[in-house]
Amino acid sequence: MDKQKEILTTALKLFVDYGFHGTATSKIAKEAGVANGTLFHYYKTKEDLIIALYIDIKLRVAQHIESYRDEHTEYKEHFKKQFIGLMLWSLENDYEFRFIQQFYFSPYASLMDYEEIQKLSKKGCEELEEAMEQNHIKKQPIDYLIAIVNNYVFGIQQYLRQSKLTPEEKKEVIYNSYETLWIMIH
Amino acid sequence: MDKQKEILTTALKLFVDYGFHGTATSKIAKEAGVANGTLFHYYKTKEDLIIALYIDIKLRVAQHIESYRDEHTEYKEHFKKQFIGLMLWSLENDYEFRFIQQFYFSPYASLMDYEEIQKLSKKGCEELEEAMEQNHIKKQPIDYLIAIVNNYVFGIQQYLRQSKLTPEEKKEVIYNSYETLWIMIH
DNA sequence: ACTTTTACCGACTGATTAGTCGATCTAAAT
DNA sequence: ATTTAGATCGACTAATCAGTCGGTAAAAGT
Repeated sequence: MDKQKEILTTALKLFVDYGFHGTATSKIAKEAGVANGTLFHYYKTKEDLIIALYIDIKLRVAQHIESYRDEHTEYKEHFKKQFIGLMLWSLENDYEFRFIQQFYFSPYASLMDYEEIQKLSKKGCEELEEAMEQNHIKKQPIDYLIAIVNNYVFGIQQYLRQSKLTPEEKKEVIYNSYETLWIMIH
Repeated sequence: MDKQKEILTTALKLFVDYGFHGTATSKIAKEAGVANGTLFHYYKTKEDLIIALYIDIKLRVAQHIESYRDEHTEYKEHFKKQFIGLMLWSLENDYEFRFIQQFYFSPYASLMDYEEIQKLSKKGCEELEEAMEQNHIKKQPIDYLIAIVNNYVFGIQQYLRQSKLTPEEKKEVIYNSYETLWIMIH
C-alpha cells in the first residue's frame, strides 16, 4: 500500500474514532508510518485531507452502486438491487459510512457547496429524476426525495450498527426494509 | 439572562458553526461576556459543557413534545400532533436541531451510554411501545422503529433547512410528510 | 455580626497543534 | 552522466488551547 493511500486509511479510522479536530495530523502521520512532512506533501492542509477523504469515499460508494446497475429489470427491482447493494456495502464499510455521516453534519460540509456534493452522486440522482418523469415513483421535489432516501439509509445503518444481530439477521433486516422504502417513494 | 444560561446559548451557536474542537472554550467565554474561569466554574471540563448542552436541548425537546400530549384523540392523530409539533419547533430552533445531529454522529455520543440517551426521550419511546402492543402500529423492534422515525425527522428537517421555501410552504411540507411517516410505521 | 459558600474574575502555564523548511533520496528524462 | 522533479524525512516554531489558581465580591446560613 503506498503512503498516500496509507494516510487516507489511517485518517479515516482516526477521524471517526476521535473526530476531526480531535485527531492531530501528527497522530495520523505517526500511525500511518509516514513522516509529518509527507502528509503535508500530499495534502496542503488538514482541511484538504478531510475533503479529499470525503470525495474518495463518495466516489467509491457511487462506483459500488453503479456496479449494480441493470437497465433490463423493471424499476422497482433495479432500485432494490442498488439499495440492497449499498446496505450490504455499509455492513462491511462501517468506518466509511460513519465518516460520511460525521462529515455531513459537521461545519466542514458547508465548505463544499451543495452543488459539488450532489455531483458526487450524480448518476443516482439522475436515475431518480428519470424514474419520476416516467411515473415509476411519486412526483415530488428531487431534493426532498434525496433527503428522505439518504436519511432512511442512515437510519437502517445506524440501527444495524448498534444492534447485536448476527450477519444473517442483519441481511434479513436489510431485505425487509426495502419494502418500506419503496412504499415511501412510490 | 444569567451567566450560565449565556454560556450555554453561546456555546450552542459556536459549536454548530465551528464544531466541537473547532470552538475554543476561551472563545465561548469571551463571546458570552464572561471570564474564562467562570466557564470552568460551571462546567469542570469542555466535555462536561458539551454533554450538559446536549441534555439541556434534549429535555427541552421532550418537554415541548410532551405539551402536545392528548390521550383523548385516537393514536394516529395523537402521534401526528406530536410529529407536527416537533417539526414546527425545529423550524424555529435550527441551531438546537443541528447540535443534536452533530452530537449524534460525533465521538462524544459514545461517551454517554445508549441507555442514558434513550432515557432522555423515554416518554416518547414508551408511548411507541404501548401503541405497538395495542396494534396501532406495526410490530417491530423498538430500536428499529426509533431509528427510522428519528432519521425521517432529520431528513425532513435537513430538506427544509437547505430549501428556499417560504414559512408557509415549509409548513405545507411538514403536514404532507406526516402521511408518509404514518404509512412507514403503520 | 460573622462565617461559609458560591459566583465571578483574568492572568498564567504546560502541552499540543498545524504547518514549514531545508536536507536527502530516489527515479525518470535528457 | 547529469539534470530535474517528485517523494520522504524529521526537527522546528509560532500560535493556540484546556484547564488552574489565587483572589475579590456578593449571598446565604447561623
